Amino acid sequence: MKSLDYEVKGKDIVLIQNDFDLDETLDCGQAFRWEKVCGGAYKGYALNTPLYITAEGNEFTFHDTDEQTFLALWADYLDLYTDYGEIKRRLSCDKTLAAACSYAPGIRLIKQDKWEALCSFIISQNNNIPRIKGIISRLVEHYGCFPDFRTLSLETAESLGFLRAGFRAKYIIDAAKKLDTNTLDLDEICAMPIGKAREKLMQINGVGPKVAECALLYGMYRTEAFPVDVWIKRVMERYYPNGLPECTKGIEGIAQQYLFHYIRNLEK
DNA sequence: TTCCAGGCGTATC
DNA sequence: GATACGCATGGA
Repeated sequence: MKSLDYEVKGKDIVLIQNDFDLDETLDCGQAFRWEKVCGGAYKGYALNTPLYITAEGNEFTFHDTDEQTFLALWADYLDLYTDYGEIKRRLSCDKTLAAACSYAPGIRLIKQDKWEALCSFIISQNNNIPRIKGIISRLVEHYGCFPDFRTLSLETAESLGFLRAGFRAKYIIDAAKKLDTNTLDLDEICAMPIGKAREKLMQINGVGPKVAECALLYGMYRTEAFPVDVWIKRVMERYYPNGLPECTKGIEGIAQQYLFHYIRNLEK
């Protein structure tokens, strides 16, 4: 576990941090509630806690927060206690991954709230990133916060019409209901062996292998989870027809982050 | 206009 | 178990 190099400056926290880039981490399709504002800064939320963050080189300012919130919430959310330099050195044994890591060396895995991640990736299916962001922004605007599953379990596909989420609305409701009735429990799923956890998540209507994998990786920090979407499918066909290299073992999900960003921008 | 997007459920074989 | 198709919506 890495110690952090930071200091409190009035109402701000100033952090010196390597292997971290705001665009690469907050705008790479893993979290959908961060908005780029002027000067390369970002505004966003971890569940219902807001943050305004600015950067100059490797110096990051967490505005208008306190040390307790920074250490307990933001440092964990941005996975700052993990050494991504070490992770990149390990992944760089493989040629393609070495290229992907140096293409976007400031990617970090965001450790999101379990429910927020599950809900977000249900919405993500057969959808594009700008539109996913739009649906989630209408969701939080409507409720004034990210609604908990109890709140959404009281809705219907029709009453969620304002989301314009299409066929996904009924899936959100099924997830909310299964959690609200305690048919499923995300804390329990989080503690399960990954096979069992996948199986449980896929009991939700609208949650298949890809969404389950995303819920595990982004919401439960299961770094061995490996979501395969259309982009990663292309990566696998082109570079890894015989499967992932050995150096990814246990951190397949983090490798996937670098590869996803790499292939998407390569083809633009 | 048509195609596609961080897929999944269902029908059919 | 594999494969084909429909699904809501909106940007390119």
